[in-house]
Amino acid sequence: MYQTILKENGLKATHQRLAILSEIEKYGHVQIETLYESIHTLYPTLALGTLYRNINELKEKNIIQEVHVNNSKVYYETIKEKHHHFTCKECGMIEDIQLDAEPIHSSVTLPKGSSVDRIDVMLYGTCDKCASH
Amino acid sequence: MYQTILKENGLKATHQRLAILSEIEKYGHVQIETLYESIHTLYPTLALGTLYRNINELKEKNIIQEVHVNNSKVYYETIKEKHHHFTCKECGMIEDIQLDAEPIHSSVTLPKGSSVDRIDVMLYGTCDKCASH
DNA sequence: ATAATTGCAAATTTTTTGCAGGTTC
DNA sequence: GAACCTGCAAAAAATTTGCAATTAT
Repeated sequence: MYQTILKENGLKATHQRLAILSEIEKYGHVQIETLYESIHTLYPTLALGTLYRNINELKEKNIIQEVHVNNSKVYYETIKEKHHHFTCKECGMIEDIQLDAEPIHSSVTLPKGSSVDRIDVMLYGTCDKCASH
Repeated sequence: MYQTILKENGLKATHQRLAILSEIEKYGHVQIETLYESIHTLYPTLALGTLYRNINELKEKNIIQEVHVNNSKVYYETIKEKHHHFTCKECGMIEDIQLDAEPIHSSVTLPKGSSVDRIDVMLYGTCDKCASH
């Protein structure tokens, strides 16, 4: 329930914020432009400035996060259970992937003294649809 | 030799391009602003527009690539042997890491019909210096 | 010689900000 | 009612573009 999450983070549960979060959720992974167009249909008065301000706040509070694919495209997703990503080089589709990164954690050699507490894996390839085009 | 790499990709080996590449190489991972300031000292006439145009061309030709860390910072690096990255959450330092992603490749379950041909791993943690601050 | 590239300036796009009025708790 | 948020408009920052002059091959 986003209402709760927002309050827990000291943010007021405004219509705009709830709309932003539920749209991001709906898309799964979405770029800011698409997000703006989409929310604008629901809330024609939503200002782009408000969207940017909220995206930044929600990032700071770790309610959403960025996903970067392929040299420069930035998507947003809500933060949920830990997962990784698969993206199709043809169509750009992004999908959440469940995988165990522990083998990497335990086998990697780091500079002495450093420690790792999070691993993000990005898989690039071709999706079903594009493979069979 | 960048002279050769550029020509192989149908690009002329201008002073500007060679300077851009050797500066990126020097830094390892660098943001466009730092890169501009740094090259500008060597070539005071280098136009920012030229830098952007070249960054884009070099990306298209796969001579350089972007590295994204921590919600929104973009760095550039030259493309060399396959590697992964470690970044320190405290100081933002980025380091190339050698690791074997094959265990992931062979254990991950993808949607039927999709295939993976590249895996990028990003490790987040704390570096030596910051750990012992 | 010629085709590509640069610098410069202007245009465009993206993101941030100030503030008065409105909303949430 | 107080603190927080929003919309709007303006400002700032980042990126792209057109073109005449220059440079690489």
